[in-house]
Amino acid sequence: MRKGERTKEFILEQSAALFNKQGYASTSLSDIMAATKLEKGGIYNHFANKEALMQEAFLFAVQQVEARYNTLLEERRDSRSRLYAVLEVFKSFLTDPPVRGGCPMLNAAIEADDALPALRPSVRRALEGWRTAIKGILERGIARGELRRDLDPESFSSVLLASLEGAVMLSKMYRDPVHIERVLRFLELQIDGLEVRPYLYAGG
Amino acid sequence: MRKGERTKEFILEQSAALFNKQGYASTSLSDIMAATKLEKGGIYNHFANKEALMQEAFLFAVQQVEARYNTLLEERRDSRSRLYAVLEVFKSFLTDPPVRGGCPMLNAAIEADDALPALRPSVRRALEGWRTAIKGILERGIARGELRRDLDPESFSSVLLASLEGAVMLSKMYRDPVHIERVLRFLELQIDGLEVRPYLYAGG
DNA sequence: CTTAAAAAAGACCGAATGGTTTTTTATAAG
DNA sequence: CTTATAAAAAACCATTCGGTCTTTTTTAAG
Repeated sequence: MRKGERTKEFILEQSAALFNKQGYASTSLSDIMAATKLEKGGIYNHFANKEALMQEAFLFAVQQVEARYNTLLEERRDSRSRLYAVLEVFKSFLTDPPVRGGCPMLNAAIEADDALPALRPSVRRALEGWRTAIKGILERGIARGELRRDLDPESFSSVLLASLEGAVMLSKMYRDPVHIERVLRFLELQIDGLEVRPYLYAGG
Repeated sequence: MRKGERTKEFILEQSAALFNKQGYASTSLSDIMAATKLEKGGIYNHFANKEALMQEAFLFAVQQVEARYNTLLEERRDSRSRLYAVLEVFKSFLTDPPVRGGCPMLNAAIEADDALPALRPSVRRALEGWRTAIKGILERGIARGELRRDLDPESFSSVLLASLEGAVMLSKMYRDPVHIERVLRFLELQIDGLEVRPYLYAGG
């Protein structure tokens, strides 16, 4: 009984990486068989079908990202350093990804909206979770007097999430971290609230 | 001879929309056959194989987006309204898309980086084209004295492109234009350079 | 109207797909 | 050590995939 649970976890681990790298539709059972070194029977013993495996693998991936975030969040109490933790999570998608293949939510979001409608609710829930978390940091920051009152958490959380996801995409495509670094620097300045002009580089 | 060119264009038109909606790998020849109401022979008469069709369809999609941009650009001479034209193009991916299925570059970028390596160079070229265009607007704006000198075109072009692409993704997933509207409003304020504080809502 | 060439249809192919079922092997409790 | 059960393997299935090739139909020039 225990052996089964271990291999199930292993299958999720391997397939989550494959799905995130190659895409869900493009990843075949043969791919997963090769990665896990299991035969088809060994996989279908734990999952009803490919869709169930996709669902669980996506949730597994999201879980890994959240774990990373929670680790980074430790001992960070003031709003700004908490926001920095969010930035670091997204940067880590390129430098030291919790799951290979970039941001699981971004990847799944692109594929899910038309090709994999079954995955859409999960992806949406995951994205909303992140936005809500960011919004919460902003709200509490305002309540604590750490952040400006004229800041709108609802809007700024959208801006933060959007630019981070977009930056991950750019740096991934260019295979050059400079783009996410630029966006991170920009967002840091925004968060700091030190930089008041539209956009300044090199803290000029 | 002329008939063939027309149907080829028609195939590109239909398949570009399919690829953009469902993804390149997930769109089968049967899908394209159904959409074009052509048999396999009628399609392969114009394209060597599926990969060639994908390549040409992607370029076709990018071309449609650029055409939209050029139309919006007409009679816009000052830097700010030119930047607004860029914003409008990305907003149009949701409201009145040049090609169904969202931003062709974003969609292809996610899929191309691991699953479709053959498409990567084209996607990269298309993205770089947009970033270069934005950078050019910024540089000329500075040269003309319309934009601040302490603005860094290299960085801000990355920021603009990233946040726009991310916003398209968010609004597409949520099926709610509010996210891209928030990002657009934010970017407008950044571009205007009227808003000096980190982030203000409702022009407060 | 004829006819050569272009365009499209349609039959065909091997390989790979997701999925099912049966059989074998490994596990762990008694 | 035995044995019921869980786990994995392996054979099997229908379907779909991209692709090829041959045949038919359409086009447009003479």
